[in-house]
Amino acid sequence: MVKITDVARHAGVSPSTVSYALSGKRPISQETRQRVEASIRELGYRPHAGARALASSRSNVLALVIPLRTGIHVPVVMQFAMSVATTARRHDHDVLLLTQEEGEEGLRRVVDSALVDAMIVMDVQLDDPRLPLLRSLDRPSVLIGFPAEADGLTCIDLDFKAAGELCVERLAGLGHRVVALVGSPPEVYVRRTAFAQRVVQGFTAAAHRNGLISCVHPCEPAPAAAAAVAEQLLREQPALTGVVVHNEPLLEPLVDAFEQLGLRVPGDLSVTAICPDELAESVRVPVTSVALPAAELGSRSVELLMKKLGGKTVPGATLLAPRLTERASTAPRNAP
Amino acid sequence: MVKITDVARHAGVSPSTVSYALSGKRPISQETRQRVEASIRELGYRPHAGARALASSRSNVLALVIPLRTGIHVPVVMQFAMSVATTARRHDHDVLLLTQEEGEEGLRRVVDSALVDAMIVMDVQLDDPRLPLLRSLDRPSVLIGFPAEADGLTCIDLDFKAAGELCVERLAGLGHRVVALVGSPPEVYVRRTAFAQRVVQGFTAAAHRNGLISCVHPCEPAPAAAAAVAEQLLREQPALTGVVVHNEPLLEPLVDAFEQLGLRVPGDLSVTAICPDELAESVRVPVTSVALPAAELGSRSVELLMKKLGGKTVPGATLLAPRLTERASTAPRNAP
DNA sequence: GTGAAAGCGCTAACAA
DNA sequence: TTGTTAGCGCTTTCAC
Repeated sequence: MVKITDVARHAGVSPSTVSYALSGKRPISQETRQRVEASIRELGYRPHAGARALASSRSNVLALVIPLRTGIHVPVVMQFAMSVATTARRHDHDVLLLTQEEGEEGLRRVVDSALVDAMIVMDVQLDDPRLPLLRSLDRPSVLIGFPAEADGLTCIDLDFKAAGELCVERLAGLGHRVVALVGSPPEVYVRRTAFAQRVVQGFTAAAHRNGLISCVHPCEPAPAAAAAVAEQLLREQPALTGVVVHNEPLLEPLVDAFEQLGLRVPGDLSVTAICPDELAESVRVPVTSVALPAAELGSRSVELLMKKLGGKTVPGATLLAPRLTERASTAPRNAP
Repeated sequence: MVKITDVARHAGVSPSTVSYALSGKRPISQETRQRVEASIRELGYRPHAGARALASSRSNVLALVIPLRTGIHVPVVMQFAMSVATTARRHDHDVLLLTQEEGEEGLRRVVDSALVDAMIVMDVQLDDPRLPLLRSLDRPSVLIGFPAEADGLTCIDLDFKAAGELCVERLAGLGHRVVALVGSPPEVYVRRTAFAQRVVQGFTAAAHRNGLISCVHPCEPAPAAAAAVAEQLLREQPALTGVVVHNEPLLEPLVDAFEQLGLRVPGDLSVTAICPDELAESVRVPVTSVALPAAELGSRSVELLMKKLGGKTVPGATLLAPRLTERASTAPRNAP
């Protein structure tokens, strides 16, 4: 194994100079730096991660806590993880995979053993049991999602309120006057996460602002429920021409259900959704949607963490602006 | 931070005794061990990972190289990764996430810097560029999939040949006499991975053994191709009553296509597939299938790696026996 | 701008 | 069965 003393000898400098040349923590003359760099390359030197961590109390590793719960859209998690890994590498860090299952104990373990410098926690719940721990730990963390009480924490997520608004604005802009939100399952609104309520707020506010008639239907995520919801919606609001879907498993069956009730999408009914792009694209009638920006969430999380590790302060809350992609499921309202 | 000397003082023993009590690498008297354990608990001691790695040249971290390529079924990768992480923890190891993108350089980096002790490489190609490196590295690795030349490597995968056979045996057992394999896209057979060919071998051998009439159709993965294939199959083999599908994106559209050609599944046509269970279950007519045992592959990989790290020798090739799950898409052949 | 040297916290000889 | 101690390879004061 090549070590720093080997490089130092080869370059005719002291080990500390090699170290400083690598870290840039003190000025090195142009000439010395080049000799050192040449020696490093020539000898194929790679600093020993453990030794470095021991001496510097920095491991250059981030923990990423990944959810296992059902109801999570797997490709989104994957995309997020990949983005975190890629971005971390750009900042000279690696990523340690932690399962949700390991819980608070797992977080404490990797922090106390100095395995990681910081952590990213996905799938944060309203009353997440890990919150007190994360607050008390002396290592920085970033949460994906917003708990009920976010004081002293750094959180990031899609701006779901703005996403709900954006969907409605788009429908209103196309001339639709009666719109409905098919939302997440009822239990989501009660416990767990806040994003579902935020969508409702945005949807309702924007409908109001635009003078639309609107209604909200929380809905079980079972595809079987789709036909019932579609039928109920049309019964209650025969003039309905715009629908916002915030319920992944329901999207495809719902579009089918409307068509089977004799409504063309987008001819008679325009549909927008808040869901992963790939889902929106995979429906038979590709759906105009606000994307869940998994990759951006990933890279932004890492960047927040890097700032915190660098001693900078960062905003406690970061909301990503929604981005709507036009697809085949929306059209101007038919002339009456 | 609590360190080993703190624990030693508190327990009235030497640091080495604490270390040995933790590692079990030399006998400790019952009484001493209990005092040490009590002190550890009381002080909340956690060994410093870096210090440990430095002194023992073992990081207790495994690298997991995850593919990014399209055409990979994401939930399977995720399931595999989770299984690796969970199993690794049972062996007191952690998992470092590496993207395919990092390539050989990434593998070399984490090994040379002693960040990881061993690695698991997913999505291995027939002529994978990483093979020479993996062979030359002095750290053990396990590959998921079989390259063309596996000498000196440890590989594990589903036994795709047996999977092909199993599907045919099942159809034959139900009385079907004319069967077809709808396989992976042509290019898969040419380059990349070996599993597609293995399925064909198993399929053909079993058909032969059972005296069945059989044919093989490699097929583009585009759903649009489904109708064409279905139509062609029925034209060439009007007596066809059994189909094996080894092509994830085609499964659902193919079943649809057959039904639109007037064939009931399983009334007129029995369908089996080799694909992730969740895909098989999600089709309108749930499909009898041989599962891709992602979780088992994950845990078995880790166990192989642990054996290798322990100095034991392991088989170069491990083939997991296929497991067929009966679902709604298969039935006895209609009386003629 | 550079060097010398004292640790970082742990493991594993070696010694008893 | 237990203790003493010399490193593991690096970073970072302190000194020049």
